[in-house]
Amino acid sequence: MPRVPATERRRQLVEAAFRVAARDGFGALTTRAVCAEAGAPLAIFHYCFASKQELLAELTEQTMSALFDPSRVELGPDVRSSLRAVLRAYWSTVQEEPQREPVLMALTQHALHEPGLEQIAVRQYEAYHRTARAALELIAETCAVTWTLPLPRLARMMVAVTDGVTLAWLVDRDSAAALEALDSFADTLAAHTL
Amino acid sequence: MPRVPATERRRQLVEAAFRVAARDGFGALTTRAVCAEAGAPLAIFHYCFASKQELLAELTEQTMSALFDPSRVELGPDVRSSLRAVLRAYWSTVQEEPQREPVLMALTQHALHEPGLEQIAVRQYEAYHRTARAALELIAETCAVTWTLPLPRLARMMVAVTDGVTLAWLVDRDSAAALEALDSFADTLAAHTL
DNA sequence: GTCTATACTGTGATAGAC
DNA sequence: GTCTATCACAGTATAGAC
Repeated sequence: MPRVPATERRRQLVEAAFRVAARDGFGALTTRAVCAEAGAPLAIFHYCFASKQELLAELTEQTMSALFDPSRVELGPDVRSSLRAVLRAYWSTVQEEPQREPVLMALTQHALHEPGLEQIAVRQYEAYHRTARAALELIAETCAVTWTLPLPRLARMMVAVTDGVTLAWLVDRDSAAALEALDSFADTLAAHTL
Repeated sequence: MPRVPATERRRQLVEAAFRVAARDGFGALTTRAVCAEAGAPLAIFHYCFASKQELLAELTEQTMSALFDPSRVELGPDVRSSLRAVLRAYWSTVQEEPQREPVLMALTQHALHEPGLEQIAVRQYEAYHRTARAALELIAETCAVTWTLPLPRLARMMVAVTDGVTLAWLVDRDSAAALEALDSFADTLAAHTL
Protein backbone atom coordinates (compact mmCIF):
# COMPACT_ATOMS: atom_id res chain seq x y z
CA MET A 1 0.00 0.00 0.00
CA PRO A 2 1.37 3.36 -0.98
CA ARG A 3 1.67 6.06 1.62
CA VAL A 4 -1.08 8.52 0.92
CA PRO A 5 -1.91 11.67 2.89
CA ALA A 6 -5.03 11.37 4.98
CA THR A 7 -6.91 14.17 3.25
CA GLU A 8 -6.43 12.40 -0.06
CA ARG A 9 -7.62 9.19 1.55
CA ARG A 10 -10.74 10.93 2.78
CA ARG A 11 -11.51 12.06 -0.73
CA GLN A 12 -10.96 8.57 -2.09
CA LEU A 13 -13.23 7.05 0.55
CA VAL A 14 -16.03 9.54 -0.08
CA GLU A 15 -15.87 8.84 -3.80
CA ALA A 16 -15.84 5.12 -3.15
CA ALA A 17 -18.83 5.52 -0.84
CA PHE A 18 -20.75 7.27 -3.57
CA ARG A 19 -20.03 4.49 -6.04
CA VAL A 20 -21.08 1.80 -3.56
CA ALA A 21 -24.33 3.56 -2.63
CA ALA A 22 -25.12 4.22 -6.30
CA ARG A 23 -24.39 0.69 -7.41
CA ASP A 24 -25.56 -1.46 -4.50
CA GLY A 25 -27.96 0.78 -2.63
CA PHE A 26 -27.75 2.61 0.65
CA GLY A 27 -28.15 -0.57 2.66
CA ALA A 28 -24.90 -1.89 1.22
CA LEU A 29 -22.99 1.21 2.28
CA THR A 30 -20.83 -0.34 5.00
CA THR A 31 -17.37 0.69 6.09
CA ARG A 32 -16.06 -2.59 4.71
CA ALA A 33 -17.65 -2.10 1.30
CA VAL A 34 -16.33 1.45 1.12
CA CYS A 35 -12.76 0.44 1.94
CA ALA A 36 -12.89 -2.49 -0.48
CA GLU A 37 -14.17 -0.18 -3.22
CA ALA A 38 -11.37 2.28 -2.48
CA GLY A 39 -8.79 -0.50 -2.44
CA ALA A 40 -7.85 0.40 1.11
CA PRO A 41 -7.59 -1.74 4.22
CA LEU A 42 -10.54 -1.58 6.60
CA ALA A 43 -8.78 0.20 9.42
CA ILE A 44 -8.06 3.16 7.15
CA PHE A 45 -11.66 4.09 7.67
CA HIS A 46 -11.49 5.01 11.31
CA TYR A 47 -8.15 6.62 10.77
CA CYS A 48 -9.67 9.06 8.28
CA PHE A 49 -13.12 9.43 9.82
CA ALA A 50 -14.15 9.50 13.46
CA SER A 51 -17.30 7.56 12.59
CA LYS A 52 -19.47 6.40 9.74
CA GLN A 53 -21.71 9.41 10.36
CA GLU A 54 -18.80 11.69 9.57
CA LEU A 55 -18.40 9.99 6.21
CA LEU A 56 -22.13 10.28 5.49
CA ALA A 57 -22.05 13.98 6.30
CA GLU A 58 -19.16 14.58 3.95
CA LEU A 59 -20.74 12.39 1.28
CA THR A 60 -23.92 14.45 1.43
CA GLU A 61 -22.03 17.71 1.22
CA GLN A 62 -19.88 16.56 -1.69
CA THR A 63 -22.85 15.10 -3.63
CA MET A 64 -24.84 18.29 -3.07
CA SER A 65 -21.99 20.46 -4.33
CA ALA A 66 -22.36 18.94 -7.79
CA LEU A 67 -25.92 20.25 -7.82
CA PHE A 68 -27.68 21.81 -10.72
CA ASP A 69 -26.89 25.52 -11.24
CA PRO A 70 -29.82 27.48 -12.69
CA SER A 71 -27.71 30.53 -13.52
CA ARG A 72 -26.08 28.57 -16.34
CA VAL A 73 -29.39 27.80 -18.02
CA GLU A 74 -30.20 29.63 -21.23
CA LEU A 75 -33.60 31.16 -20.56
CA GLY A 76 -36.23 31.61 -23.25
CA PRO A 77 -38.06 34.77 -24.34
CA ASP A 78 -41.10 34.21 -22.13
CA VAL A 79 -41.83 32.81 -18.70
CA ARG A 80 -43.26 29.55 -19.95
CA SER A 81 -40.30 28.61 -22.10
CA SER A 82 -37.87 29.81 -19.43
CA LEU A 83 -39.48 27.61 -16.79
CA ARG A 84 -39.38 24.73 -19.22
CA ALA A 85 -35.71 25.39 -19.84
CA VAL A 86 -34.92 25.39 -16.12
CA LEU A 87 -36.87 22.21 -15.39
CA ARG A 88 -35.43 20.49 -18.46
CA ALA A 89 -31.95 21.51 -17.39
CA TYR A 90 -32.58 19.96 -13.98
CA TRP A 91 -33.86 16.86 -15.66
CA SER A 92 -30.84 16.55 -17.92
CA THR A 93 -28.56 16.60 -14.88
CA VAL A 94 -30.62 13.77 -13.40
CA GLN A 95 -30.35 11.79 -16.62
CA GLU A 96 -26.64 12.46 -17.08
CA GLU A 97 -25.80 11.16 -13.63
CA PRO A 98 -28.73 8.92 -12.79
CA GLN A 99 -27.14 7.70 -9.60
CA ARG A 100 -26.90 11.04 -7.88
CA GLU A 101 -30.54 11.65 -7.03
CA PRO A 102 -31.24 8.20 -5.61
CA VAL A 103 -28.17 8.52 -3.41
CA LEU A 104 -29.22 11.98 -2.20
CA MET A 105 -32.74 10.78 -1.48
CA ALA A 106 -31.47 7.84 0.51
CA LEU A 107 -29.13 10.13 2.45
CA THR A 108 -31.99 12.50 3.25
CA GLN A 109 -34.21 9.65 4.36
CA HIS A 110 -31.47 8.27 6.57
CA ALA A 111 -30.54 11.64 8.03
CA LEU A 112 -34.12 12.24 9.15
CA HIS A 113 -33.91 9.48 11.75
CA GLU A 114 -30.26 9.69 12.73
CA PRO A 115 -29.66 11.78 15.86
CA GLY A 116 -26.52 13.54 14.66
CA LEU A 117 -27.61 14.01 11.06
CA GLU A 118 -30.96 15.85 11.01
CA GLN A 119 -29.24 19.14 10.29
CA ILE A 120 -27.88 17.68 7.10
CA ALA A 121 -31.31 17.02 5.65
CA VAL A 122 -32.51 20.45 6.71
CA ARG A 123 -29.52 22.20 5.14
CA GLN A 124 -29.96 20.11 2.01
CA TYR A 125 -33.54 21.32 1.56
CA GLU A 126 -32.62 24.89 2.35
CA ALA A 127 -30.15 24.65 -0.50
CA TYR A 128 -32.83 23.25 -2.80
CA HIS A 129 -35.19 26.08 -1.93
CA ARG A 130 -32.47 28.69 -2.43
CA THR A 131 -31.70 27.24 -5.84
CA ALA A 132 -35.34 27.23 -6.88
CA ARG A 133 -35.79 30.77 -5.64
CA ALA A 134 -32.74 31.96 -7.53
CA ALA A 135 -34.10 30.42 -10.72
CA LEU A 136 -37.47 32.10 -10.23
CA GLU A 137 -35.89 35.49 -9.59
CA LEU A 138 -33.71 35.10 -12.65
CA ILE A 139 -36.74 34.34 -14.79
CA ALA A 140 -38.69 37.29 -13.44
CA GLU A 141 -35.79 39.59 -14.19
CA THR A 142 -35.00 38.23 -17.64
CA CYS A 143 -38.61 38.10 -18.79
CA ALA A 144 -39.53 41.35 -17.05
CA VAL A 145 -42.47 39.94 -15.14
CA THR A 146 -43.48 39.66 -11.50
CA TRP A 147 -44.68 36.54 -9.71
CA THR A 148 -48.19 36.65 -8.30
CA LEU A 149 -47.38 34.27 -5.45
CA PRO A 150 -44.78 34.75 -2.72
CA LEU A 151 -41.39 33.47 -3.88
CA PRO A 152 -40.94 31.06 -0.97
CA ARG A 153 -44.19 29.34 -1.86
CA LEU A 154 -43.30 29.11 -5.55
CA ALA A 155 -39.86 27.82 -4.62
CA ARG A 156 -41.42 25.13 -2.47
CA MET A 157 -43.68 24.17 -5.33
CA MET A 158 -40.74 23.88 -7.72
CA VAL A 159 -38.79 21.70 -5.32
CA ALA A 160 -41.87 19.55 -4.77
CA VAL A 161 -42.28 19.17 -8.52
CA THR A 162 -38.70 18.09 -9.15
CA ASP A 163 -38.67 15.78 -6.12
CA GLY A 164 -42.02 14.23 -6.94
CA VAL A 165 -41.26 13.65 -10.60
CA THR A 166 -37.84 12.25 -9.75
CA LEU A 167 -39.25 9.90 -7.13
CA ALA A 168 -41.82 8.46 -9.53
CA TRP A 169 -39.10 8.08 -12.16
CA LEU A 170 -36.90 6.16 -9.74
CA VAL A 171 -39.69 3.62 -9.46
CA ASP A 172 -40.86 3.19 -13.05
CA ARG A 173 -37.96 4.76 -15.01
CA ASP A 174 -40.41 6.27 -17.46
CA SER A 175 -38.28 9.17 -18.71
CA ALA A 176 -40.75 10.32 -21.33
CA ALA A 177 -43.54 10.59 -18.77
CA ALA A 178 -41.24 12.45 -16.38
CA LEU A 179 -40.28 15.01 -19.00
CA GLU A 180 -43.90 15.49 -20.06
CA ALA A 181 -44.91 16.08 -16.46
CA LEU A 182 -42.12 18.63 -15.98
CA ASP A 183 -43.14 20.51 -19.13
CA SER A 184 -46.75 20.61 -18.01
CA PHE A 185 -45.71 21.86 -14.59
CA ALA A 186 -43.68 24.61 -16.26
CA ASP A 187 -46.82 25.68 -18.13
CA THR A 188 -48.96 25.69 -15.02
CA LEU A 189 -46.43 27.55 -12.90
CA ALA A 190 -46.00 30.14 -15.64
CA ALA A 191 -49.61 31.15 -15.05
CA HIS A 192 -48.55 32.75 -11.78
CA THR A 193 -47.04 35.83 -13.39
CA LEU A 194 -48.23 39.33 -14.15
CA MET B 1 -45.15 -17.07 26.83
CA PRO B 2 -48.74 -17.80 25.90
CA ARG B 3 -49.46 -20.03 22.96
CA VAL B 4 -50.72 -17.83 20.17
CA PRO B 5 -51.79 -18.98 16.69
CA ALA B 6 -49.32 -18.15 13.95
CA THR B 7 -51.65 -15.96 11.92
CA GLU B 8 -52.27 -13.83 14.98
CA ARG B 9 -48.54 -13.66 15.58
CA ARG B 10 -47.98 -12.50 12.03
CA ARG B 11 -50.41 -9.66 12.53
CA GLN B 12 -48.76 -8.71 15.82
CA LEU B 13 -45.33 -8.70 14.21
CA VAL B 14 -46.42 -6.57 11.26
CA GLU B 15 -47.98 -4.05 13.60
CA ALA B 16 -44.89 -4.06 15.78
CA ALA B 17 -42.75 -3.56 12.67
CA PHE B 18 -44.76 -0.50 11.73
CA ARG B 19 -44.33 0.99 15.19
CA VAL B 20 -40.59 0.36 15.18
CA ALA B 21 -40.09 1.85 11.71
CA ALA B 22 -42.24 4.86 12.58
CA ARG B 23 -40.55 5.51 15.91
CA ASP B 24 -36.92 4.59 15.29
CA GLY B 25 -36.56 4.74 11.53
CA PHE B 26 -36.22 2.14 8.87
CA GLY B 27 -32.61 1.45 9.80
CA ALA B 28 -33.75 0.24 13.22
CA LEU B 29 -36.23 -2.20 11.71
CA THR B 30 -34.48 -5.43 12.64
CA THR B 31 -35.99 -8.79 13.45
CA ARG B 32 -34.79 -8.38 17.01
CA ALA B 33 -36.41 -4.99 17.39
CA VAL B 34 -39.67 -6.22 15.88
CA CYS B 35 -39.88 -9.21 18.21
CA ALA B 36 -38.99 -7.11 21.23
CA GLU B 37 -41.69 -4.58 20.28
CA ALA B 38 -44.22 -7.38 19.89
CA GLY B 39 -43.17 -8.90 23.19
CA ALA B 40 -42.27 -12.12 21.43
CA PRO B 41 -39.10 -14.19 21.51
CA LEU B 42 -36.70 -13.69 18.63
CA ALA B 43 -37.11 -17.09 17.04
CA ILE B 44 -40.84 -16.49 16.60
CA PHE B 45 -39.86 -14.38 13.66
CA HIS B 46 -38.70 -17.10 11.34
CA TYR B 47 -41.50 -19.31 12.47
CA CYS B 48 -44.03 -16.77 11.20
CA PHE B 49 -42.13 -15.40 8.22
CA ALA B 50 -39.84 -17.19 5.80
CA SER B 51 -37.59 -14.13 5.75
CA LYS B 52 -37.40 -10.47 6.64
CA GLN B 53 -38.35 -9.63 3.07
CA GLU B 54 -41.64 -11.42 3.56
CA LEU B 55 -42.38 -9.20 6.54
CA LEU B 56 -41.48 -6.08 4.58
CA ALA B 57 -43.78 -7.12 1.74
CA GLU B 58 -46.67 -7.63 4.12
CA LEU B 59 -45.88 -4.42 5.96
CA THR B 60 -46.01 -2.49 2.70
CA GLU B 61 -49.28 -4.06 1.68
CA GLN B 62 -50.89 -3.45 5.04
CA THR B 63 -49.68 0.15 5.25
CA MET B 64 -50.87 0.84 1.71
CA SER B 65 -54.31 -0.58 2.43
CA ALA B 66 -54.95 2.26 4.87
CA LEU B 67 -54.45 4.66 2.00
CA PHE B 68 -56.45 7.72 1.28
CA ASP B 69 -59.72 7.10 -0.60
CA PRO B 70 -60.74 9.98 -2.88
CA SER B 71 -64.27 8.68 -3.41
CA ARG B 72 -65.11 9.65 0.17
CA VAL B 73 -64.12 13.28 -0.35
CA GLU B 74 -66.85 15.87 -0.54
CA LEU B 75 -66.18 17.69 -3.81
CA GLY B 76 -66.89 21.36 -4.32
CA PRO B 77 -69.00 23.07 -6.97
CA ASP B 78 -66.11 23.83 -9.31
CA VAL B 79 -62.88 22.14 -10.36
CA ARG B 80 -60.65 24.39 -8.36
CA SER B 81 -62.39 23.83 -5.04
CA SER B 82 -62.80 20.12 -5.77
CA LEU B 83 -59.08 19.71 -6.40
CA ARG B 84 -58.40 21.62 -3.22
CA ALA B 85 -60.76 19.33 -1.36
CA VAL B 86 -59.01 16.22 -2.67
CA LEU B 87 -55.51 17.47 -1.92
CA ARG B 88 -56.57 18.73 1.50
CA ALA B 89 -58.17 15.38 2.23
CA TYR B 90 -54.89 13.67 1.34
CA TRP B 91 -53.06 16.09 3.55
CA SER B 92 -55.34 15.50 6.50
CA THR B 93 -54.63 11.77 6.31
CA VAL B 94 -50.93 12.57 6.40
CA GLN B 95 -51.40 14.80 9.41
CA GLU B 96 -53.67 12.37 11.25
CA GLU B 97 -51.17 9.54 10.99
CA PRO B 98 -47.87 11.36 10.49
CA GLN B 99 -45.86 8.16 10.68
CA ARG B 100 -47.43 6.42 7.74
CA GLU B 101 -45.91 8.39 4.89
CA PRO B 102 -42.33 8.30 6.17
CA VAL B 103 -42.61 4.55 6.61
CA LEU B 104 -44.03 4.08 3.12
CA MET B 105 -41.30 6.27 1.61
CA ALA B 106 -38.60 4.32 3.36
CA LEU B 107 -40.14 1.05 2.20
CA THR B 108 -40.22 2.30 -1.39
CA GLN B 109 -36.64 3.47 -1.19
CA HIS B 110 -35.55 0.14 0.21
CA ALA B 111 -37.56 -1.92 -2.27
CA LEU B 112 -35.87 -0.17 -5.18
CA HIS B 113 -32.52 -1.76 -4.37
CA GLU B 114 -33.64 -5.09 -2.99
CA PRO B 115 -33.69 -7.89 -5.57
CA GLY B 116 -36.91 -9.56 -4.46
CA LEU B 117 -38.79 -6.36 -3.68
CA GLU B 118 -38.78 -4.13 -6.77
CA GLN B 119 -42.26 -5.24 -7.70
CA ILE B 120 -43.52 -3.87 -4.42
CA ALA B 121 -42.42 -0.33 -5.22
CA VAL B 122 -43.83 -0.60 -8.73
CA ARG B 123 -47.20 -1.85 -7.52
CA GLN B 124 -47.23 0.84 -4.85
CA TYR B 125 -46.87 3.57 -7.45
CA GLU B 126 -49.39 1.97 -9.76
CA ALA B 127 -51.83 2.17 -6.87
CA TYR B 128 -50.96 5.84 -6.31
CA HIS B 129 -51.54 6.62 -9.98
CA ARG B 130 -54.82 4.73 -10.03
CA THR B 131 -56.00 6.67 -6.98
CA ALA B 132 -55.04 10.01 -8.53
CA ARG B 133 -56.71 9.07 -11.79
CA ALA B 134 -59.91 8.05 -10.03
CA ALA B 135 -59.99 11.38 -8.22
CA LEU B 136 -59.52 13.29 -11.47
CA GLU B 137 -62.27 11.34 -13.22
CA LEU B 138 -64.59 11.92 -10.30
CA ILE B 139 -63.96 15.65 -10.44
CA ALA B 140 -64.53 15.79 -14.19
CA GLU B 141 -67.80 13.98 -13.82
CA THR B 142 -69.06 15.91 -10.81
CA CYS B 143 -68.11 19.31 -12.17
CA ALA B 144 -69.09 18.44 -15.75
CA VAL B 145 -65.77 19.39 -17.32
CA THR B 146 -63.12 17.63 -19.39
CA TRP B 147 -59.40 17.65 -18.76
CA THR B 148 -57.23 19.18 -21.45
CA LEU B 149 -54.28 16.92 -20.72
CA PRO B 150 -54.20 13.13 -20.89
CA LEU B 151 -55.35 11.63 -17.59
CA PRO B 152 -52.18 9.55 -17.06
CA ARG B 153 -50.09 12.70 -17.27
CA LEU B 154 -52.34 14.60 -14.86
CA ALA B 155 -52.34 11.63 -12.51
CA ARG B 156 -48.55 11.58 -12.56
CA MET B 157 -48.52 15.28 -11.79
CA MET B 158 -50.86 14.82 -8.84
CA VAL B 159 -48.77 12.02 -7.39
CA ALA B 160 -45.64 14.10 -7.90
CA VAL B 161 -47.26 17.00 -6.08
CA THR B 162 -48.30 14.97 -3.06
CA ASP B 163 -44.99 13.14 -2.89
CA GLY B 164 -42.94 16.28 -3.32
CA VAL B 165 -44.88 18.30 -0.76
CA THR B 166 -44.81 15.42 1.70
CA LEU B 167 -41.07 14.89 1.28
CA ALA B 168 -40.31 18.55 1.97
CA TRP B 169 -42.60 18.44 5.00
CA LEU B 170 -40.81 15.40 6.38
CA VAL B 171 -37.66 17.50 6.45
CA ASP B 172 -38.84 20.85 7.78
CA ARG B 173 -42.27 19.92 9.25
CA ASP B 174 -43.69 23.21 8.01
CA SER B 175 -47.36 22.21 7.82
CA ALA B 176 -48.61 25.65 6.89
CA ALA B 177 -46.24 25.89 3.94
CA ALA B 178 -47.21 22.39 2.82
CA LEU B 179 -50.90 23.21 2.83
CA GLU B 180 -50.33 26.48 0.98
CA ALA B 181 -48.34 24.67 -1.66
CA LEU B 182 -51.07 22.06 -2.10
CA ASP B 183 -53.74 24.75 -2.47
CA SER B 184 -51.69 26.57 -5.07
CA PHE B 185 -51.13 23.34 -6.96
CA ALA B 186 -54.87 22.71 -6.94
CA ASP B 187 -55.37 26.13 -8.52
CA THR B 188 -52.75 25.55 -11.20
CA LEU B 189 -53.99 22.06 -12.07
CA ALA B 190 -57.55 23.33 -12.31
CA ALA B 191 -56.44 25.43 -15.27
CA HIS B 192 -56.21 22.25 -17.32
CA THR B 193 -59.94 21.92 -17.84
CA LEU B 194 -62.40 22.91 -20.53
C1' DG C 1 -48.22 -26.49 16.09
C1' DT C 2 -45.49 -23.43 19.15
C1' DC C 3 -41.39 -21.79 21.09
C1' DT C 4 -36.18 -22.11 23.23
C1' DA C 5 -31.57 -22.02 22.59
C1' DT C 6 -28.04 -21.28 19.61
C1' DA C 7 -25.33 -20.98 15.26
C1' DC C 8 -23.09 -18.21 12.15
C1' DT C 9 -22.18 -14.05 9.49
C1' DG C 10 -21.39 -9.26 9.07
C1' DT C 11 -21.30 -4.77 11.51
C1' DG C 12 -18.78 -0.49 13.37
C1' DA C 13 -15.07 0.32 16.05
C1' DT C 14 -10.28 -0.14 18.55
C1' DA C 15 -5.60 -1.39 20.45
C1' DG C 16 -1.33 -1.75 19.33
C1' DA C 17 2.36 -3.62 15.96
C1' DC C 18 4.98 -1.77 12.21
C1' DG D 1 1.37 7.86 9.63
C1' DT D 2 -0.31 3.24 8.18
C1' DC D 3 -2.26 -1.19 8.71
C1' DT D 4 -2.97 -6.11 11.04
C1' DA D 5 -5.59 -8.45 14.22
C1' DT D 6 -9.35 -8.53 16.91
C1' DC D 7 -13.38 -6.95 19.75
C1' DA D 8 -18.15 -6.76 21.20
C1' DC D 9 -22.37 -6.75 19.34
C1' DA D 10 -26.41 -7.00 16.22
C1' DG D 11 -27.98 -9.25 12.04
C1' DT D 12 -30.73 -13.28 9.91
C1' DA D 13 -31.59 -17.87 10.17
C1' DT D 14 -32.03 -22.89 11.99
C1' DA D 15 -32.16 -27.38 14.71
C1' DG D 16 -34.62 -29.44 17.75
C1' DA D 17 -37.13 -29.32 22.52
C1' DC D 18 -41.80 -29.05 24.19
